[in-house]
Amino acid sequence: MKYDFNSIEEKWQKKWEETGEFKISEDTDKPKYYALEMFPYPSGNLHMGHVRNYSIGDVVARYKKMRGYNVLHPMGWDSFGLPAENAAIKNGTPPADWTWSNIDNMRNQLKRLGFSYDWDREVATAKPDYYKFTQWMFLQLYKHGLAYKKKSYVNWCPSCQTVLANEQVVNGKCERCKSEVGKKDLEQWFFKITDYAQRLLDDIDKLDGWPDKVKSMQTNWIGRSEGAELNFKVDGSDLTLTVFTTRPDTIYGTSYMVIAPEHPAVEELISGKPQEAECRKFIEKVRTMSEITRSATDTEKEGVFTGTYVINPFSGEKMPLYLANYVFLDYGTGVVMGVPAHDQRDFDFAKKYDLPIRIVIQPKDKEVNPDEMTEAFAAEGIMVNSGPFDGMDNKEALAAAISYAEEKGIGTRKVNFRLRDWLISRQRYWGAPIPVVYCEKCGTVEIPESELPVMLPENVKFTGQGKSPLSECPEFVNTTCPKCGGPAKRETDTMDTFVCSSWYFMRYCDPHNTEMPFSKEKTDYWMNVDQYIGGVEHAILHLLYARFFTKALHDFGYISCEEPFANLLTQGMVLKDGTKMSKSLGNVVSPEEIISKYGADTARLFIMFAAPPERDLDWNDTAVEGAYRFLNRVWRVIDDMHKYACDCEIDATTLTEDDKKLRFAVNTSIKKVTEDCNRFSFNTAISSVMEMVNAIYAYKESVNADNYNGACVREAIDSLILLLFPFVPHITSELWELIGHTDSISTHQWPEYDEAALVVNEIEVVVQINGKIRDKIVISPDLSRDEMIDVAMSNDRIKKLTEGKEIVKCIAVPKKLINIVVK
RNA sequence: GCGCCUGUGGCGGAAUUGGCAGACGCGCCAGAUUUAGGAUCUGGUGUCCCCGACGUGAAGGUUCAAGUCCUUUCAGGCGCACCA
Repeated sequence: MKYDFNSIEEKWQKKWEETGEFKISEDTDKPKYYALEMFPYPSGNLHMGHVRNYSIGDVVARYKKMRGYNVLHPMGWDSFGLPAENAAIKNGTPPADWTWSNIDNMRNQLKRLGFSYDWDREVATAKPDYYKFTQWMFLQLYKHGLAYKKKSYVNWCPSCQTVLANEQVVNGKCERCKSEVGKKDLEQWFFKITDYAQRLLDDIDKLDGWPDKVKSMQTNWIGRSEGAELNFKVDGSDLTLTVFTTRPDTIYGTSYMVIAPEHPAVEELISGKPQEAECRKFIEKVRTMSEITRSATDTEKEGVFTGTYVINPFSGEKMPLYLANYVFLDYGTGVVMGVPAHDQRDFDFAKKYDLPIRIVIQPKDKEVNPDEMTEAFAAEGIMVNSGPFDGMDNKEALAAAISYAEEKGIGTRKVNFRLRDWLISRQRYWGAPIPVVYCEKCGTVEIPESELPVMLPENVKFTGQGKSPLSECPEFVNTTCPKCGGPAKRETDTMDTFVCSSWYFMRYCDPHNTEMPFSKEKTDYWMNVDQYIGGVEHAILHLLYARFFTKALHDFGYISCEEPFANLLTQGMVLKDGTKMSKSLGNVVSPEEIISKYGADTARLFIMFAAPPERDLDWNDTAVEGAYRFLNRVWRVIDDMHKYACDCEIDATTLTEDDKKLRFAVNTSIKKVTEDCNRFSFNTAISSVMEMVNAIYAYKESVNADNYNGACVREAIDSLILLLFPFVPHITSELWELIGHTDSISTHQWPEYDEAALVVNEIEVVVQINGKIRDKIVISPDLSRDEMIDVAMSNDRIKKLTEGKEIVKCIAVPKKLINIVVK
């Protein structure tokens, strides 16, 4: 019989669907395991990256199930987003129709790959029964003061007439139309993620199962820095300017101050000054400078004197205040103290504008002189020219300066974060509407939970011009105030799709709940996610937002866990010829093509075998053939041998050398595959199964069929099928049935290895002289160190090589080697 | 500039705790089978000056022993970045 993957895969996929093989519910008799892969955006077709992501997840889920876990393994659709609207503008297809048909298509493709999802738990973020609760999430955050509206500079694409998320701005240009993105001042909704900055940072330490790379990326993104805010009085004015600095120890080295040109105090500071015209010209210049050029490190530092002086609160000294392009309003306070001697940027600026360079820290081993400096001295040293701090170590002075400032009321200790609040407003149609109205009498009023969802209207037009389709839909906009019943207008912005994806993993626990997003009982059983798998491109945004949501929902009392994902695996990319697969390069390998040529099992096997999951995988057509060849090899050997299998017990006393060899290979593989699956080393797990198959072939080659040990054959072929099942479920299900089993393989127990089969009475160990291999000897594995050395020393070759030399020492490692050190 | 990751045969990769470098697969070579090709099975396959020496990006070091630990350095990738 030939391996006919087409009919086999069709047969089993149908069967799994009919019998509800993957339906799962809470079961307190078993330990739970929540295996989750990042849900896809329904773009229309699966690509190889999806196949890899979901193959890894499916192996994990199926393996854990065989190990006795109650496994939750769901799938869904991150189905709101801009591409659906773009398709509507281009082809006139309503975003909903486009989305649902893409989902149908991709769901079929996933089924064609045989993934073990509980499809009864499928979620789609664009469905009213889901986005109802996305809106509910907004209301909870709003009620707890974590959602607010404020005016803000946002990315604005002038040709698309919409705001863009940061992630939609690629190198300062709109990802869709490639026009330069500007800034616009707009009223926008924000989530106050900054309230959680410290906890999000602290708890990174608890994420033992996360890659260091992702943890360090999140740490950098949150960007905590410790320092102080110091208040500087403006000379001849009531104004006070506050600076944030991480180096209050260098306060006496300050020789000038810089304020961001867009700082609100600038107007008052420059008006009426002789330098006013020059300042205005400079402000205009900075304003028209693109974001990219302005924030580039190599952009030359430029500034202009404001005509104003500020007073150093420590020394009382008067210092000039400059406007400069290297200070930004959105970090710290937008005002910086210039310490040229100890900060490179300030050094460059001071050199250009001929400002004094004053050294206040001297290195311990040499003397620095301001006239000879070619760069700032930013390292540690001893304080000089610093009033009360002279002679202190600068670290000591840093703490002393803060205490001094707090005592005198001229400053405070301050922790600053790089993390900004999360802008969630989008002037787009295909998203979850923000559930608030604006009433003339009551102001901003939230929609009561009982009235959710705020439905997206369907009778809207997509022109790609003008405002968002929602704001041009009067039936949607005009409503009544839930508080006073008077006329009100709906918020026409929708939520960032990252809001939808910040809680979907909780919805899977209780997907049909109509009252609440999920019950505490269900999330208490399933959460947190034991293994999360997805691309590293989500390392910051999605994973940080999901962590924030989990903490907020925990604080509101809706969920018990504080971290959503216990373990995270970031799988590598699928490459072709060393580069990313892309349409423009024409190097895309379509999953459908591979499946129709070799079947889903081959596609899955190749992907799992070709590289470790976290590393990039270079697609190789001939290696895919190799995977296909291997499955055929497995098929043939089982088809040939299963008739010799017998259900009797293995009788250790009657085993031949060949039987023992076979059993050794089989049990070694069981042990190795188990260990490898536990540490997600799937490529080596498969290679171990390959070795096992080679051993079965060797047995077949050297033993006459009449002399096969039926019990050993049974052990070998059963184990082989079971070990391969998580990787290639179709062929193994078919083989399992073919060899006469009637139970379902997917709930069958994972094989256990027999310790007795791994016992050997002879092993080969290496004999080294001065660390170089000189011979190999066969000994009993039980020999002690001394006995091993005795055997080695009596070896002829070793005797000859050590003759006449002084033996310094002998090291023996049981079961491994002997090293004789000679002089 | 700061942080993180990766460098091993012709190729993908293995070596989990410092203990035989190159498992397994691809490719290649040979044999068997076959009219032939394909498929299949078996064997071989790091390099060289081939009974020996060399060999894990490079250079040092620790150790009886280093792909693995330490120091310096080079190359590639990713993230953040005039962050005060």
